Amino acid sequence: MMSRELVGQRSETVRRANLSAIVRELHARGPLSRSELVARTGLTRSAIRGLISEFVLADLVSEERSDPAGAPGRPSPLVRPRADGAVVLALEVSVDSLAAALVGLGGKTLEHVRVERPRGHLGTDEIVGDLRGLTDRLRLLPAHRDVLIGIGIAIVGVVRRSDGFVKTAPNLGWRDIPLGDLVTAALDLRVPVRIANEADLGALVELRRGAARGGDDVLFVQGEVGVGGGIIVDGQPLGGVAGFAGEIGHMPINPDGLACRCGSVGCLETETGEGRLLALAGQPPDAGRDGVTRLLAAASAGDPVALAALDHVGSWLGRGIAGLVNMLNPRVVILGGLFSRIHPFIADRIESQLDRYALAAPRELVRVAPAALGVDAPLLGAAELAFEPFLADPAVWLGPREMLAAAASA
Amino acid sequence: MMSRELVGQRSETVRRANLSAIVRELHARGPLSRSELVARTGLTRSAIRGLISEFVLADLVSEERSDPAGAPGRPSPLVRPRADGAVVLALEVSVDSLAAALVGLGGKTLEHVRVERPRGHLGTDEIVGDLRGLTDRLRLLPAHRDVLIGIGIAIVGVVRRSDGFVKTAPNLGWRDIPLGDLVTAALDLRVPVRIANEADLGALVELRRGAARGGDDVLFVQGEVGVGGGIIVDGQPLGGVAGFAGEIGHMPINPDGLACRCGSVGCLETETGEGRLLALAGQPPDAGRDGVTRLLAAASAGDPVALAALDHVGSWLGRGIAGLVNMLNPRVVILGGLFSRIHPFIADRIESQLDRYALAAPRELVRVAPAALGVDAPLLGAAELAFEPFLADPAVWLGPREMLAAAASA
DNA sequence: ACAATTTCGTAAAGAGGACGACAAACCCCG
DNA sequence: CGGGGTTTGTCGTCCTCTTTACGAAATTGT
Repeated sequence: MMSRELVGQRSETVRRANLSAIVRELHARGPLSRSELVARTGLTRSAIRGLISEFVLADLVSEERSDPAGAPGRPSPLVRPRADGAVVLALEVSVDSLAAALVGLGGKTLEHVRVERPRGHLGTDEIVGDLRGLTDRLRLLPAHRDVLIGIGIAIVGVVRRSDGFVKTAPNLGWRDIPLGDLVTAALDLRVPVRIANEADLGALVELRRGAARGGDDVLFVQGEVGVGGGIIVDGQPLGGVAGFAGEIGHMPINPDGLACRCGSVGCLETETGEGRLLALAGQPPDAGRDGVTRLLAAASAGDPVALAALDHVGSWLGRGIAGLVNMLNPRVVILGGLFSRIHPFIADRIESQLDRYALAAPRELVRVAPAALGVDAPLLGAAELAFEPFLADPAVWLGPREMLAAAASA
Repeated sequence: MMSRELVGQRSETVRRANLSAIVRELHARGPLSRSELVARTGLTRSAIRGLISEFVLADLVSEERSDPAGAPGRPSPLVRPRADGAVVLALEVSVDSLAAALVGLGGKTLEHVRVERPRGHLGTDEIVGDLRGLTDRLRLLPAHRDVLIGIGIAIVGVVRRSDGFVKTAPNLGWRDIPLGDLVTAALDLRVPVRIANEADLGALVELRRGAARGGDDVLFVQGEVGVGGGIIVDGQPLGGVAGFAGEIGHMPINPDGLACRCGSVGCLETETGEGRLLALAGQPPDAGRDGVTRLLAAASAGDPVALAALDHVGSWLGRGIAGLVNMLNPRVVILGGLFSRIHPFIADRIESQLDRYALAAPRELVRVAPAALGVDAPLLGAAELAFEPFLADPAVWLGPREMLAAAASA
């Protein structure tokens, strides 16, 4: 708004882009030999050498002799991203739990804590305090503190991407909360904080390290109390004009459906959310995670009521996904959260609904799979989110340390 | 599949990117002074000078003394994209008509022909022959032929983006047609051919030159016999894994709805397509464009049946758009084709449906507007599509002419 | 065990391209 | 008509990758 994006490039831009390409490959794929990096980037050996040596100097990667595994010729040293060379703090505010993790470059989880939390509305002070408590329980060594490059937060709610402003979080009873600022103040860690919706982050990490690995177009459908979605197009998360995109739970799908808490009627969420599933199975809608566990046990035992409830959810979910497949033409649809748990019972139903309601062309190309990273997907996605600025321009972190503070304030 | 994308950059990449940035600005905004280009790109005067002079040498732009209009200081020469320096051939295969145009750099339409065509299924030979006839009717001067850099085609159907393969075109009765190859063979113009869906191209041109100008996130909703959609995210058309994305017409929206020709039930198209509108107004569903004209006349005269029919379409369309707004968080929704014609009668209805069914956060940010470029939007979008490779890497066209042939075959 | 082959790392020279500083050109204003 | 301000043109400098040549380290063959 205030200033048009400057698109001009200079020699330095090239270096930055190449550094970024290298560290992205290492972060995503793990250790690679120098010659593999040459092949992957298309740069020459000389160029790779110079760029790698800069990372080595900054203690971000280490080089070691690779296993001389049968191949002729001089072996290429293995370049390994150092998990203790750059770390991020990942936080998650979910429906049933809070979590924190320390994740190193390359994606290794160094520390991990998750605690249950009671459902229902909680004040921001309380949540932020709990997050601080969780963070304190991580063994945050001074060495880690020195190389902390960012904080990522996954939250059940609608988040403005630019500044981490939480527009609404119905499960928490929040509206218009500047969560980024609150967390920054509470944690006293002078690094950038980035916040996004749980489903968006689930999509991100499933793309990078999970069931959608290697693909570029992913739809992540997260079921909890609500139903959320994360959309990735050409490898980039779809944010929309303010980062609100992905709210597939409130796609109108059944005009004769029930009233939704969003004010609308017959949303996908009212037909497929946890509350509806439990109610159809004859349980109280707020029976929560344990209720679902009981329902799954009943279904496994062949209980017709439970199976019918699952079938209802699978049918409507399949129908909703069919519309999304027509619209977005994804390579893979990933079911997370609740939908991941009930996947064995609804998989066939979803496939048959796709056959029926989706157009042939996109339908042939799409695959439906449960989340590979389970409940931690959003948390790990928050870590990826926090790494993103570093991966996009590692040059900032290679220079003198003062630049980090400058980047934090920007 | 066969080769991983090579991400390494070199000095030459910088030049290419900068040339691209300059020609993009000129194509999108028209003539700009050199100093404006300096401001827009962030490059230095020296760099701009060198890059511009290359374009001048290739006759792609001309420099002229600018009007000394009040500003102090030495006047900056005006850099004008030359409409006769690079041209594209745009073709359109629509429901009711065929069209061809010759469009020059900067977006100026040099030649333009549109002919009605009878609805119904037509063989590919016939359509391709007609396109050739239309092209012949354009005054394609030898000078134009020499600077022709591409052909773009807009078609009512589902198109694989990579190679212009038409998967299905229900209005034409086509399945699996290699239209790109057919047109290349028929026209004997040795330039690349790119093909896309009408709505996608409508979205593209409305973004660049129409009602969505300046925005980055656009949803184009095209109504004809069918209902199509074009989605633009962060300035880039959303294609999905094979370019099939955008088929919003077959989003399931009413489980109690009518059977759709796609095999599904209760698609958005069955509630809002031209056939349904006409049927509700008591006309034969195939009354076509003229039928709509009569309907609009009746509605203007206050005919309650016509108004009710429009209200039905507006209601369902608004409901469908609400879901899309939740999901995509666009800045602007543009109504094209049929929906553009009936916009005055359904605008209020759509707004009220958005208030009711869309989430507050994205709803506040979105604006609904009729297409500014009318029926020619897809045709002009096809021109933009054809320009795209040139805009992305103009360096290819600055070198010796042989490179063009190489690019065509690649 | 030793040479041939293959693959890789290192270093110096070369090339592409933008930046920066200077002087000249040009316009407005008083 | 002259001063101030802005822009252009030119040339030298800097940055970064590529090219080329050579030495090092491993496998294969005899």
